[in-house]
Amino acid sequence: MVSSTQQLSAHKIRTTEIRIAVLNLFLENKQALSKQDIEQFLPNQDRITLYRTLKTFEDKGLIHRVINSSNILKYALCSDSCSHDYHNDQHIHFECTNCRQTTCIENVPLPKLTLPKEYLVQNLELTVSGLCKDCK
Amino acid sequence: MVSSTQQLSAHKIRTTEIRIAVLNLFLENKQALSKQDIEQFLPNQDRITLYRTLKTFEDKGLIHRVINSSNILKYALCSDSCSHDYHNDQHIHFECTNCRQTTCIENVPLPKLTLPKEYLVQNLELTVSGLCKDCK
DNA sequence: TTGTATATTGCAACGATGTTGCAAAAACAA
DNA sequence: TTGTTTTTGCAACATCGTTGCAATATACAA
Repeated sequence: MVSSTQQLSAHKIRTTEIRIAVLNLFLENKQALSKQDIEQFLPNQDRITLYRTLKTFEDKGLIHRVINSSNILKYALCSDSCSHDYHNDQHIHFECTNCRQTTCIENVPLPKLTLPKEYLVQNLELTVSGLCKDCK
Repeated sequence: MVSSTQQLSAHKIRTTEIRIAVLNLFLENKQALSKQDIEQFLPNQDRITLYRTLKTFEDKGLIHRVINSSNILKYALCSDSCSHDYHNDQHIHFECTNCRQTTCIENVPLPKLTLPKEYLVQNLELTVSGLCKDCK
């Protein structure tokens, strides 16, 4: 079990109060979190500091963006293999249309795709929506 | 060939100047367009009216959202089968990481996916990024 | 432990954007 | 053409992304 402090150090991020708190939120929730979600969990935090915290985490390969059709930006923890110079988040995201909870699905491989020759494929972003276990 | 005026009527949208202009933009470009893109093509248009135009088009099944990881909301023309009560935009989106142009790929079927039983899949959103013909 | 170099925070400030209300103008149907 | 309904353009407000800057906190070497 790696502590949030150790995880920050491993990504060369200075440990500060808010960074530990935000990282712990991600570790505890295992869900993609929007800025609003985080603000609810951590009231009285400066919104600009939170903005910069998430930006730092993203730059350093600690979290990645999760996009959805409602255009609310969420973030989720990266796999351990991500770093500041390489993101490696090849997995499906699932968003429940009812409760809006969004999770990373790690154990289903991304499908192989063959596009017409004129396209050079570099990355796939696959978001599946539907009902989660609790809402079905 | 269906005119933009006819297309608006078919979706029960009143034909006004800005609506015809915006719809023509989509018909001519065959690209997904952001609000900023449209404002460049149509300067001196009231931004609120444009906002409501896009909202109306989306509600009535004329355009659909195209999401990408940079979190810039774009819209693209729907297939003819979309209407105000049913969107049917099952296709891949391709975004060029260089020129940022985003297109709908109509002739490649969406892959079949099998998720763990606890998920009820309703919709797939697949965005492929890479290099387009011109940027390769 | 203490001092210092470096990074982070919190605040002000600004622009961009989403959204609603409302009166004037435009589109539609008879 | 006339009356009804919708749309537009503007004001207004909230929210959010972003940057600069001074005060504060962290990391590390001595």
